Amino acid sequence: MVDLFDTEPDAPVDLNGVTIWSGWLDDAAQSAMLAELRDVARAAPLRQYETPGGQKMSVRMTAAGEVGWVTDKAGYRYAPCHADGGAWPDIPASVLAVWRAVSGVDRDPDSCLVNFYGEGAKMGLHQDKDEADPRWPVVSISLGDPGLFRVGGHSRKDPTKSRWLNSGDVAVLAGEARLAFHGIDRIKFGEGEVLPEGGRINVTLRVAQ
DNA sequence: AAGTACCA
DNA sequence: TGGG
Repeated sequence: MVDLFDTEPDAPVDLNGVTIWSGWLDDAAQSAMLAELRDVARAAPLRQYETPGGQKMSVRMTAAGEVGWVTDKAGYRYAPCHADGGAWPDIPASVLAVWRAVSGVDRDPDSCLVNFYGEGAKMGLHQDKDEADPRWPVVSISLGDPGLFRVGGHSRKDPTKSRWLNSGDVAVLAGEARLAFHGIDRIKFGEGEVLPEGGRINVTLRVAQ
């Protein structure tokens, strides 16, 4: 019999091989994570990077862990220090806990990217392929306003599928989908309830080195 | 090269 | 709004 008041987590959804857990984090877990992410941004301020082609990205980024992803005219890379010259802060415990629960591997990540999407921010279709060994999964956590996530295949021209990611959702890029092209087409600025000022935060965990 | 645009 |  179906229990309409069942409180079990939702079953995961598959989007072109990416596993999406809707509502993985409850309100309390999201608040606790946000508090830790604010500390990360205090230690390593959010900044807008430039693509190798010289165009400014709309998303503001920072990172935690041994290395953080950066880009400028010299290219995409993982760097051991942030723009102010200091080491990146530690990966927050609440974020590590999500990795341990969903990654399916017994090695911890060495990099945690924190991306902030303000009004109008988006991220074009791309592959995460700057890591030394792409066989390790990537785990993505969404907080704040909804974001329209699009996933394709290994070629930029492969067909894509889209789905709205909401605050508390967790996505895992593993196996065949680890190198899938993906991006965020738009956000619903101000629609979320977790960030009072509006905007979307995406946290991604990787084994980069 | 993680950019912008546009279409129905 | 959803798509590509």
